[in-house]
Amino acid sequence: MKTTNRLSWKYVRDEIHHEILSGRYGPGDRLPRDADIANQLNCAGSTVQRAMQDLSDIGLIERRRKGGTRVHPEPVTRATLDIPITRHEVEKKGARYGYQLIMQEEMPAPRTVLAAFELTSPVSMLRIEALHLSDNRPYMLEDRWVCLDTVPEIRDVDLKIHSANEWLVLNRPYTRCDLRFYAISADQKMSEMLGAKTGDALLLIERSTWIDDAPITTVKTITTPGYQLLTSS
Amino acid sequence: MKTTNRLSWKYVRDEIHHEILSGRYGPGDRLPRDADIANQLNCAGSTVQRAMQDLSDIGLIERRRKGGTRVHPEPVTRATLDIPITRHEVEKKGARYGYQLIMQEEMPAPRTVLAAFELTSPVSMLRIEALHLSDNRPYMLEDRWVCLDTVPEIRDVDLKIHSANEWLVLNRPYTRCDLRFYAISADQKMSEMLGAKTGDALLLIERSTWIDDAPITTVKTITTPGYQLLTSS
DNA sequence: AACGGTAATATGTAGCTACTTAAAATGTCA
DNA sequence: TGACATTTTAAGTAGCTACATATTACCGTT
Repeated sequence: MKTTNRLSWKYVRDEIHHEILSGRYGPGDRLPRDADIANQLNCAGSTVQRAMQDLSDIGLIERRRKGGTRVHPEPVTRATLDIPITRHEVEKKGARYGYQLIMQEEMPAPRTVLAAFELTSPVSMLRIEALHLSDNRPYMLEDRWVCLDTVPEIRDVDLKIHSANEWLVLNRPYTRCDLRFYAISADQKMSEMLGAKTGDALLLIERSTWIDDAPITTVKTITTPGYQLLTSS
Repeated sequence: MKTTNRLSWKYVRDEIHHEILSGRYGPGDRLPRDADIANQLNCAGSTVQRAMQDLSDIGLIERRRKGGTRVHPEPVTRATLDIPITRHEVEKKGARYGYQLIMQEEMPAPRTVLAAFELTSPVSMLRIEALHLSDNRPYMLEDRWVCLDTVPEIRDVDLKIHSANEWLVLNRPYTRCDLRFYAISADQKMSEMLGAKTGDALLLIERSTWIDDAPITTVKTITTPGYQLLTSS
């Protein structure tokens, strides 16, 4: 009387993963065909397929039609980052969220902004500066450009009340998002705004979003000293 | 005479994605059951399942048994980062990679390191400082601790020749990896090593890896001024 | 109204088949 | 030998069925 002998694809995945961990297969080595593994583990080919897909997503293996499956020759550390809406981030820490619009002005986009969007011809954009607060203390400084061709409705939003960050994420889902992270020294204006000292090292998150090739917005998020970005889970 | 009328799961995924993009379903809204969508689009339920799974992985929707599918109420920007082996990173830029061991010493792990591994009892670790070079110029400073209980073989590796970064990634696959990113101001020692000015803002990448709850290594990667970390594709 | 057990239900998983597609291997001809 | 067409192969996709599992919803009892 056999109980469920079915193997979950996660089990199969971990089995193969362990084979790689154990050194049985090293970087660049070719793994057996799906069918053979299925046979050996006595499970369906589709189960192996699912397991392999997952390992491939993680970046551990490479799969090519006809070429078979092999351990990734140049292992990478692949991580997933979740960047929430700033208000949610603050509230999750149990603090009270606050928001201040600093300035808002319609003007032609400077070259650096056009470059971020891979554009060549000049376009008119809405420039927004705003400060996010946590328990009345500065938390993040936001330096944003919104493409008015793509998002003309932003003109009708009262940005003194609604943060552009939140309005855009809720109302303008994107199909492409580029992120970059780097460090800068706080200049005098930043340090005043953020309550930091001039020269403090700040983590900066730059994010540009598109919807089907049409630029939506690009933001420089300037964090307060000591801010850390963590991988999810 | 109909050609292939089969819908790919990616098509179905994009179809649903567009429904959300269009505002037809907003954050928190419930989507129709898989079966209904399958019916409406005239495809198999398994195709819808695959499409939905993908949207769920992206973080766009939430799925619960019996509860159904709904648009994620707190949208997040989910991004994937690939952190390659430093040598590969340098060589991909067309530069010549170099490596210098600065120091290597066996010693009890300090409290900060134990904390990174969520350990309480003291353990002996190998501390390594090394410099990665790109075309003979400093590229990254590496400050690493390796758990000798988990990886005793590291004692037999000649770290003057082989970078611990590369040896570990190739020989010690991990099952868990925590990352954190933040900015620091270069102190005098760092700036000397990296050829930077004291006080320069530097991006720091901290990475800790485990294999099945056993700590492997934790490393602080201190980058040179201007270094940027980008999302993959 | 509160509690607890049961039924209903939507998603999740495994297995099978048939077919498609990309790419490697092989063969053919100049 | 090299260029090009053909075959072969291994992964990828779509569809189906059957069943598992997690929750919600419902109903009856106290």
